[in-house]
Amino acid sequence: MNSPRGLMKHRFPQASPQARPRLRRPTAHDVARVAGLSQSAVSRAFTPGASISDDARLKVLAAAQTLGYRPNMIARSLITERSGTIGLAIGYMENQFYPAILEALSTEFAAAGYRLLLFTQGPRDDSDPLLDEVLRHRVDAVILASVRMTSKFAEECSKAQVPVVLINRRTEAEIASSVTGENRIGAQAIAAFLVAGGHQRFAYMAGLEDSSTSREREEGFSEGLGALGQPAPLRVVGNYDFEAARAGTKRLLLRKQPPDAIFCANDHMAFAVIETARSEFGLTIGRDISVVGFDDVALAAWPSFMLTTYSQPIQPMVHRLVEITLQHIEQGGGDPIRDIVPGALIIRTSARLPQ
Amino acid sequence: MNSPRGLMKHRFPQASPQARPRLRRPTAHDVARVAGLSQSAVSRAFTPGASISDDARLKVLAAAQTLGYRPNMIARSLITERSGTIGLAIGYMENQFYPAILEALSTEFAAAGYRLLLFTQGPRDDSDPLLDEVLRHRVDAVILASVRMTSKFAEECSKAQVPVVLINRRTEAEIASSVTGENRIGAQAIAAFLVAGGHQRFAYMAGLEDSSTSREREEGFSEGLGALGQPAPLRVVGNYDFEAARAGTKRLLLRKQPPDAIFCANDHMAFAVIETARSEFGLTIGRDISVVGFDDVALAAWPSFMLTTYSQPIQPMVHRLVEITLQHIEQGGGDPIRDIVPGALIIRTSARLPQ
DNA sequence: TTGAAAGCGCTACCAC
DNA sequence: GTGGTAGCGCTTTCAA
Repeated sequence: MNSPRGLMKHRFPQASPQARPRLRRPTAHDVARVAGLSQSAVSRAFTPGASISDDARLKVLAAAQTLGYRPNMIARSLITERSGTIGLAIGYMENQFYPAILEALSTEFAAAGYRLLLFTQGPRDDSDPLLDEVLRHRVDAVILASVRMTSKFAEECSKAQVPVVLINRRTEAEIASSVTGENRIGAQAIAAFLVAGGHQRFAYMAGLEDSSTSREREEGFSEGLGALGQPAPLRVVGNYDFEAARAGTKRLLLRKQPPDAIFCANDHMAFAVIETARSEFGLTIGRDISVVGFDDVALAAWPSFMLTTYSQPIQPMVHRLVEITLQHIEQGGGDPIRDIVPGALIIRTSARLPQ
Repeated sequence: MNSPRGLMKHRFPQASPQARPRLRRPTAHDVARVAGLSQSAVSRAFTPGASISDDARLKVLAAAQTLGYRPNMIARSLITERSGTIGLAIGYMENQFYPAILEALSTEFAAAGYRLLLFTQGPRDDSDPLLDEVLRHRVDAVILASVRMTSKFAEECSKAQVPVVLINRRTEAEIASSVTGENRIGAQAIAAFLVAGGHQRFAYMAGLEDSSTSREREEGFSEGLGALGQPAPLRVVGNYDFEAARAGTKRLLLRKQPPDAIFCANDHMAFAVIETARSEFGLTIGRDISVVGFDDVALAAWPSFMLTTYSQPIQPMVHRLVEITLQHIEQGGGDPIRDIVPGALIIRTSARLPQ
C-alpha cells in the first residue's frame, strides 16, 4: 500500500526547471527593511489590536504597498492555531435550497473573518478521506449542510476536537449542534391545512430514509392527520432526488385510489410531483390534486408552480448557525446546541384552499 | 484608520480561561516517540514518494492511528509554498448553472488533490478586500466563475503571481486564461434556427453590459440574423437577473409590435421570460412566442419549460479548466490559454420549429 | 534507509 | 511603543 489510508494519491508538482523565474514573494522582513523598522513592527501593523504608533503603521503600510506584500496566513495560522477557515460539506446542489445556504454561509462567515473550505461528497460513500483532508487543513470548525453519514462525520470531528454544526439535519444522539427548521410543527400545520381543504386521501413523499429531517416531517404529518381523525398517509420514497420523486409520483397516481393530496419532504421533490402530475397525467395542480412542499425556495414562487409550502428562512437559520459556530470556536467546544428556527406556512395555489 | 485597507475587521478570539482543557493535538514528534523512530520518519511515512521502509511506515501509521495524528497541512504548506487550495469566486447562485459548476469544480479539484476556498461577492463592489483575503491564504490558483470586475481581479492575481482562470467569461485583453462555451457560434445557430422557424421580429435579452459572454452572444445573434437578411434584433437588458428579466419582458411585450422570438443571454433569464409571457400575457410558449436560452441547465428540460437552448456542457468545461489550472500551477505561470468548449443546439418546444 | 539540524514566515513574549 | 528572540509543525538538506 503506497498510499496510507488512501489519502495521499496526489503529489504536488515540482516547479519545472524552465519555469518562469518567479520572484520570491515579499516577507515581513522585506517590508521591515524598506520601512526602516523591525519585522515585529510589520507584524503589529497588520494586527488590529496591536500597540503601534500611527507613524510606524503608516510607514509599514506604505512599504507593504510598494512591495506588494501580503501577510502570509499560513505562517500566522501555524502559530495562532487558527486557520480562519471553516470546512463546509455540502451536496444536492440541484436543490435550490443548498446553493442559497452556501451563499448565505459564505457571506456571514466572511463578515466574521472566516472563509469556507469546501468539500462535496462524491457518489461513493467514502466519507473518510474527504473529511480527513479537510481536518488536515486545520479548519476551525466544520459545517455539515447535506451529506450522507452525518453522524459518522460528526463523530470524527469531535474526536478531532473540531466543532461541528449541522444545518437542516441533526444527529440521533445529542452529540452535535444543529440548526433546523420547524419540521414537526410545519408538517402538522400542513396536515391541518390539507384536512381543512377537504382532502380525503393523503400521501407523504419521504426524502432519504436515514434523514432526521424527513423522519420528523413524516411524524409531524402523521400526527397532524391522526389528531384530526385521518388515517396514516400513503407513503413513497423520493430520496430527495428529482427522478426518484418522479417515479414515486407515478406509482402514487397509478393506484386505483390515487391520493388527492401529496406532501413532499422538500420543495425539490414537490416540483417533480407537479411536473409529473401535470405532464404525464394531465392533472391541474391545486384542483385535481394538491401538492405541498417544504423549504420555500425561490422556484416555489414562480407562476408555473405557486407551491404551497412551509418556509425555512435561510437568513435567520444561517445567522444562528454562524453564532453557534463562533461560540463553539471561542469556547473550544462546549455543549451541543440544537436550535429550531421558526418558519411559516406559505399558502399559494398548488393545494386546494379550505372552504 | 485602525484597520489598514479595511481588511482587519476581525480579531480571532482568545480561548477563554474557563474553556474546556483542550488537549494539545498530537504532532509528528509525538508519533515519532510512540513509534520509536525519528520525526523525519513520520514525515516520510506521510509523503508518497519518500524513501522509507515498509516496516517503518507501518510503525508510524500505527502510532498515528492510536494517537489520532493528522499531518498539519498548515505547517507543510509553510515550507512547500503550496497550500493545496484553490480560491473560487462565485456568485449568482440562483442561476442553476453556477451551483452545477461549483459541484463539478469541487469534485474535479478534489481528485487532483486540491480543495476550494470559497469567496462570494457581496452586493457591494468592494472586490479588493475579498480577493486580498483569499490571496493571503496563499491559494495556489484562483478561479473566477462569476464576478463583477473580472479584469480587475485577474490583474490583481497576476500581480500577486497567482494563476487565474476564468470560466464562462473572459477578459478583454488576453491577460488571463479562460474556458468558455461557443458563444458566437451558438448564438448564430440560434439565429438561423429562429429564422428557419419563420419568425419575423427578433429580440435579444442581454445579461450584464460588461459581460464578455453576453456581448459575444449578442454579436453572434446579430451576425446570424444579418447574414440571413434580417434586421438587428430589439434589445433589452436583463442583467442576468430574474426580476430584471421579468421587467424587460414586459417592456418587450407591451410594444405595439412585440417580438415573436426572444433570445436570452442565458437560461435563467429565459425562464423569467417564459413565466412572464405565460402568466401575465396569457401567451403559449412555442406558439404565440418563441423563447430561447443559453446553458442548458437542468431546469430547461422540465416539462413546464422545455426550453430550446444552446448547451454549455459542464463536465467538459470544468475538466478543461482544471487541466489548464494545474498546468499553470506546475509551470508557475505561462501564457494565457483561452479555450472554447463545444456545445450544441438543444431543440425543445419553447421555440417554434422550422416548417 | 535513517536521524539531526536548519529553516519556512509569522506571532508572542520579553526586555528596553 | 519598540526590537530581539524563541518557537509553531512540518519538509528538506546532509551525514551517517
